[in-house]
Amino acid sequence: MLQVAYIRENKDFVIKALGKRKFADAEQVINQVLAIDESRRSAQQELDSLLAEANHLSKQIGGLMKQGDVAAAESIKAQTAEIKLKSKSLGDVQSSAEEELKALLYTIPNIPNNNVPEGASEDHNEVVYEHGSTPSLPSGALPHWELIKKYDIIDFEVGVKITGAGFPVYKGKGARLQRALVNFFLEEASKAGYMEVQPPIVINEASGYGTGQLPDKDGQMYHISEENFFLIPTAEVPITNMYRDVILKEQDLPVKNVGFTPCFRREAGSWGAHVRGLNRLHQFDKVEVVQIRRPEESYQALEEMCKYVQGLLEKLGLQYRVLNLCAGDLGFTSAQTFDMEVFSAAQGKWLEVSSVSNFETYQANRLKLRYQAADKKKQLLHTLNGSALALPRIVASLLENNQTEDGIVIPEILVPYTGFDRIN
RNA sequence: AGAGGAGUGGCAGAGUGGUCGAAUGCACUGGUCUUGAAAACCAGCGUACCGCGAGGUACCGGGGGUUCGAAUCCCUCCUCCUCUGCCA
Repeated sequence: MLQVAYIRENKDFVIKALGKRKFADAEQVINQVLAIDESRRSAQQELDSLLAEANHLSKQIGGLMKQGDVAAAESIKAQTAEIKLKSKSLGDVQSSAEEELKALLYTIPNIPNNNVPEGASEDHNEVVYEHGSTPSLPSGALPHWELIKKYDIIDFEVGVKITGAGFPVYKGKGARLQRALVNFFLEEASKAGYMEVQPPIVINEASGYGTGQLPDKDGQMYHISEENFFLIPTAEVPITNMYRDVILKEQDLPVKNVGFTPCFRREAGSWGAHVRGLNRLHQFDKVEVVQIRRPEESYQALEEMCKYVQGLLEKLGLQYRVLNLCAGDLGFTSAQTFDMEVFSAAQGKWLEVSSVSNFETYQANRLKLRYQAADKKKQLLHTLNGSALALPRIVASLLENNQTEDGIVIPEILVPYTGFDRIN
């Protein structure tokens, strides 16, 4: 979340920046934040001096008791009653103001970076790079949801039986292709200097707040009510939360982690006629890269991560484009995001396969993730992450783009991982 | 899951109601000494909030309570250790 001190000092800028991302009532909310902050601070000042007085009197009582002057001690004790009463109610005022402030700050999204294009919706995202050309498909080319039936490699119906819609079963070469891709992505990430981690895929509430899924996306995560746990929507959550309440040392930086996890999303309300096959699932696999950087180098890291993801797509021989998301389409916690979209030839549409974001200090502030600079000052770090990559849509586009009359050709780079070069 | 024990600063570890934000040791930082290093010695060394500042407040696993006053007493939750049970 945004820092109150920052809002206080840059009020007009913050309002303008939130307006850019079409955050409703930015001015009113910010004014409310500042008003609550003001009352919180004055309550604290009053409370602090009251407590100082009470502490002082208590020490006097202690001294008198030691000397055995009970009468004098009792008379001072009488004075403390009123102070106690006052400080109790003032403490309530202060802590409720603090809670109110926090609750309000939780509803305010991050400020978009300067280079984020204006725009209200995904229609205004800027295509900043395109690579590759559309493959020429054989006549009678099929979309992936037909191909998976034809080759019997992914079964949606049996998934429906086991769980419900959006939980497919990968079978035979379908399962092996997926595993191969995961291994390929993890190997590549290791080579690029990311340390592999295997985090829990179930998280507690504090972790949900730490990276900003809560309270913003409450209804989007599967909830385990018994324990008040959530299934992760992305490995970003457990991996980034490893660094909650951590003060890193200069030599620990930069942090570069990679993790493979299944991801779970309820996708409440986002199902439509255009969503078919692997395009949108409740459970899918994803390899995620996370970086923690010094503020001054985070945008360089963002670029590096984008290049890394692009490299993966190129190695797989996929046609893709890079979008600089406009302010209105930016995720709640992000300061800037680049989406990578792969062209799915048989569907004739672009599929988002990666989203690479810089959260600046937005998550770090919630996480209390800081580092100690050379000058001894503690400073919030910048967190970044990106999909590298999300599996189902990669599978979908590989199936569609590489279909031939003799089956689906596996990209050469994957063959050592799959152990076969064709699905037929 | 049941029984017992324990959670204190980067680490180790003292502290069971009063000047304790917390002894001591190690680690770390600066200095003296030294050709240099080590050793020794001296000094410093938690976090957050409020305040222009002086300074104040809070924090001894989390939350709540008793008390004029809580690291210390009570309740509750969490975590770890030991034993028993169960289980991939």
